[in-house]
Amino acid sequence: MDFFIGADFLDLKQTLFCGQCFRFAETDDNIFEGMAGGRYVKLRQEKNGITLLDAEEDDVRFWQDYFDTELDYGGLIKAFSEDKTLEAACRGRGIRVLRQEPFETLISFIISQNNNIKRITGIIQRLCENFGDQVRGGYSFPSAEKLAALSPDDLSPLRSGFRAKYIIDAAQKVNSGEVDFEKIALLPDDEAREALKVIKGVGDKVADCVLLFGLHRLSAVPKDVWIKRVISYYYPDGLPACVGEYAGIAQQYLFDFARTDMKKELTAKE
DNA sequence: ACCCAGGGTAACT
DNA sequence: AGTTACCATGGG
Repeated sequence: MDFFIGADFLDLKQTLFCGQCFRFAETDDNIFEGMAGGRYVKLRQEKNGITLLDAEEDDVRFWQDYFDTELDYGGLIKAFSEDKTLEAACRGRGIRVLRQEPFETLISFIISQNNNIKRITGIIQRLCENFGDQVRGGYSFPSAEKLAALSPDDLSPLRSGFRAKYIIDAAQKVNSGEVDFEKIALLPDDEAREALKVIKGVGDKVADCVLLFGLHRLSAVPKDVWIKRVISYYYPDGLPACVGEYAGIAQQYLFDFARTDMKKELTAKE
């Protein structure tokens, strides 16, 4: 069966390929296939939402949640647009901050360090093929328990380089409970960030990615090279007040804006 | 051959 | 507290 999910400001291509998740592919015009939460999905972009193709009834709630359909992005974009730069960044864009699994997000952004989106996607694909479970449509993301039993050498098929030891350390600390996402979710931003940084290879930026993309902490702003460029160029005194509690969402629009529309300007002489 | 990629660590001032 | 070489790998 097909199921329609209504949602404004949801552009699948932008949302799935803007560097917040790494497990989707465009397999035909306006058709996207991918995995999240151990589930395979095939999606079609619609005018005011998306259609789940050949799906089950109980998939609907999962994907509604995944695409954060409860949150009023139109209202947010309207508020952001009080600022001229953000108005330009939001124009024509429909990026939603997905509700991803914390562990998958943690490992994915450990892999992201000093790396590019294309290769990140490949490493994660090999991670799932080698250590995840085969399900309809692909492979699930491996559990912390599964990865915690491995050594960095066991990850050599991934060709993840120096990050292999970080992946294992993260899996072991999550598996042992030393890093507990449910507890971290209750902490204020700075304490939550520090709690994640006990993992080798996790610094401020990766921690903020876990908070924003994995725990839906919309106030978290990962400071990658592009956002640093945007801030120094447009906002030397910080993001404008109109972002409110949603600086993380504004950040995601600015990130895509910087990379796709402002690359020349922002990388000129730095 | 060189530079960069959704950074972090360790070893320096 | 603030800088800097180095970290594996692959693509431009």
